[in-house]
Amino acid sequence: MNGSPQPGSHLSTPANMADVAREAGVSIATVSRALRGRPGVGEATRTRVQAVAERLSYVISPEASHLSRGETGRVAVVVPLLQPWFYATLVSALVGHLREAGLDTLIYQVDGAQERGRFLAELPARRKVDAVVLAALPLTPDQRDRLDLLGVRVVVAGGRLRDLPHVRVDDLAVAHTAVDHLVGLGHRRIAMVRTSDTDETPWEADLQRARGWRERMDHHGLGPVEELLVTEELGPRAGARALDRLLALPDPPTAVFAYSDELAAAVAVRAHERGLRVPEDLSVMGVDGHPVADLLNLTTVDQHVAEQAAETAATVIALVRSRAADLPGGVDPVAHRHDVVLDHTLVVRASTAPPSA
Amino acid sequence: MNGSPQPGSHLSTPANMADVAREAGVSIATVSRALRGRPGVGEATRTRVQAVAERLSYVISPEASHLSRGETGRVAVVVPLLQPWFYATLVSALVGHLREAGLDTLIYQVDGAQERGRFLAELPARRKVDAVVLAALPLTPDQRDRLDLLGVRVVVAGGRLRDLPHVRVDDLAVAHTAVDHLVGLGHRRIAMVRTSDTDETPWEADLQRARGWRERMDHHGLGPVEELLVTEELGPRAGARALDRLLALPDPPTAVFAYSDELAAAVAVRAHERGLRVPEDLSVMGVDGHPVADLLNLTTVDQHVAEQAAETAATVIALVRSRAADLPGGVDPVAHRHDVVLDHTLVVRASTAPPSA
DNA sequence: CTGAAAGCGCTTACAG
DNA sequence: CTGAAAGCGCTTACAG
Repeated sequence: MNGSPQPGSHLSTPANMADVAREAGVSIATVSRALRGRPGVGEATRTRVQAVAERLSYVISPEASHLSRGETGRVAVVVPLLQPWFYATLVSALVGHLREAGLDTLIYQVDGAQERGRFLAELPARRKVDAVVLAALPLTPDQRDRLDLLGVRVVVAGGRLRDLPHVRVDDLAVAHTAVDHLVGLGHRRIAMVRTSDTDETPWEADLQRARGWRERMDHHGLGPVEELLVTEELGPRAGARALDRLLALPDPPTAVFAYSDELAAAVAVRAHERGLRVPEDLSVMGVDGHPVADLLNLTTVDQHVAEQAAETAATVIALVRSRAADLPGGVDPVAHRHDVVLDHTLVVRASTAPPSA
Repeated sequence: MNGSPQPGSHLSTPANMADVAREAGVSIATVSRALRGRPGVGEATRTRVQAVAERLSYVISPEASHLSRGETGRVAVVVPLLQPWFYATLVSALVGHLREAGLDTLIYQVDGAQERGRFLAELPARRKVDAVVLAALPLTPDQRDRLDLLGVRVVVAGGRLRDLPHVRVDDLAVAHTAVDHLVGLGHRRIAMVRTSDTDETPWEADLQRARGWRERMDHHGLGPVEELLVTEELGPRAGARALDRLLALPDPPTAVFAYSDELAAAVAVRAHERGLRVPEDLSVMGVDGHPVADLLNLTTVDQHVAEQAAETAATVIALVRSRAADLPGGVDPVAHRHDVVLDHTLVVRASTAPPSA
C-alpha cells in the first residue's frame, strides 16, 4: 500500500505500522508495543523494531493512535485576542509547559461577544482536544451553561467562572495594593483609568479592580470617587483621552491607577505631552509586569503571568491524566483542588512619589 | 455502546454516528453524506438526519473523519517565541485567517538552536497537520534538509528559505529606506543597532538589514561604518547598552537605525536618561510598525505584519486545497507562484529630524 | 437515493 | 514474549 509516490506530489507517502512490521518481521501489535515502550516485548525485538522505524523515519500516526485510545493529545487554548501582552505571554508559557507534557496546543481566538457565541454554538473544540483552557473570557450566563456541551474538561486562567477549576490573582487585592501604595505616599485624589471593550459582557478582572479601588478609597475615607473613574474605549489613544478628561476636572487627581501597564504607559506619555512631570506633578502606576513598564520605569503590580500559566498547565495536565486513568468514584479530586489564587507583587519604580505640595 | 455515563466522569459520552443513524432510521453512510453536505441524499432524509444530530448535539469526530480522509484540517505554526510583538501579531492574524478557511492552528515554539534541532529531529508536526508555517526561523543547512522529512507542505513567513514558498518584505530595501530617510535629513554618522540571539544561526532578516545599511552608507559615500554597527545580546537592557557604547565613540553618531521598534524605543529612552534630546541631539528610528513606536512617537519602517500574515494564510490554504484535490502533473503550481515580497512603508514621526549644527 | 462493506492506522484485551 | 482479531468513528467506491 505504500508503493510509488502519488502522482502530482513530491512528498512520498509516509510509512505506516504495517510497513514497519513487515520489515521487522513481526506483527503490528508488537510494533505498537515496542514503539510505545509498553511491556511484553523482548529486548532484541524492541531494538530491531526501533531500528526499522528509524530507518523508515516512521512515527506513529497520532490520528489513528488517538482514535484508538479515545484521546487526542491536544489542548485548546481560547483567548479573546492573541496579540496583547497578557495573552501572548500566557499562551507562550502554556504552550511550553503543555509541550513538555507531550500535549499539543490548538489556539482559538474569539474576539467579541459574537465570536464567543459562535464558538460555543459550533463547539469547535469538541472532540478535537482533551481539555480547554479559557483565558479570562467574559461569558454570558447562557454561554457558561453551554460550556458543558464542549464535552471536555475546562480550566479557566486569569479569572473565575462558575465552579470550574481556575487560576488567577485576587484582583480585588491587586487594587487594594495599588491604592494603599499611593495613599501611603500621601495621595488623596487617586483616579482609576480603564478601558471598555465595545462589548457588553462584564470582564471579571476589570470589575474587581474597579471595585477594589472604590472599596479602598472608601476605606481610607477618600470617597466618593466616581468622578475619578474614567473608562475609555480600548485603543491606542485611550490613555491620552482618559488623562485629558481627568485634567479637565475642577479638582484633578494627583495620582492615576491604570487598569494595565499599557494603559499606564499611555497615560505617562500623555502627561509628558501635556507638560506634566511624572512623578513630580502626577504619579502613574499600572498592573501587569509588562516590559513597557520596565522600559518607562513605571510602578506596577506584577501579576506573574508566567506563574499563572504554569499553574494552569499543571491543572490541565492533571485533568487530562485523571481522565486517561478514568478515576472511579464519581468525584473528581482535581477539579475540587484547583481554585488557585496566586500572589501579586508591588514593584515600585520611578513613576510614583509623594504629591508635590 | 453509548449507555450510562462512565463512572468517575460527569461528562456523558458524546454520541457517535451510529447513534444518529439509529435514531434517524438510516445507515451511517447516509448520516455521513447528509451531515457533510454531499450529494446523493434525499432532502427529507437530510433534514431528518440534521434534526437528530442537532438533538443529540452530535458533531462529526474530526479524528475519525481525518483518519478516513487522510488529512487533518490542521496547520502548524512554528515560531521561535510567541511573546514578541512580531510573532504574536503574525500568529494572531494567521489563526484568524486559517479559522475562516476551516483550519485549526497548532502552535510550536522552538526557541534557540537546540530546540529547533529537537523539533526537526522528532518531527512532531508530522502527520498531525496538513501544512507547516515556519515564521522567520533561522535554520542550519542540515535542518533545512530535514524539512522534507516533515512530510507536509511548508510555507515560510517573514523570511526566505531554500526554494520553499515564502512571504516577506525586502529587508535590504527596508534598510535602504531607513538610511535614505536619515541621509535626506542631513545625517552622515548613522549607527545601526541590533541584537544577537545567543544562537549562532544566522537570521536572514537581520543579516539583510545590516547589509542594506552598510551598502547604502557606502552608496552615499559615508563608509566605512563598521564602528557604527553595534550588536548587543537580546534582552531588556540591549538598547541602553548599545547606545552607551555608541556615545563612547570618539565621533558618536547623530542618528541611530535600530533593527526593531522595541530596540529603538529602548535607545530613545536611554537617550533621555543620558540627557540627550530626541530628535534634537539624536535621531532614532526602528523597523516594524510596533505600537510602542506609535506611543513614543518614533519614526519607523512599517513591515505590515498583518498583510504578511494574510498572504501567508492564503498560500497555506491554497497548498492544502491543492493537496486535497491531488493535482496531477508532477508540478506544483502553487509552490512556484508564491515568492511574495510585500511593500514596506516609511512612517515619519517626531523622533527623526536634521542634526543640530 | 440508499446501504453493506472495506479501509484509514492504530491499541488492546484475549489466547497462546 | 508474541500474534490474530475486534474495535476506535468515520468516508467512499461499489452495488443496488
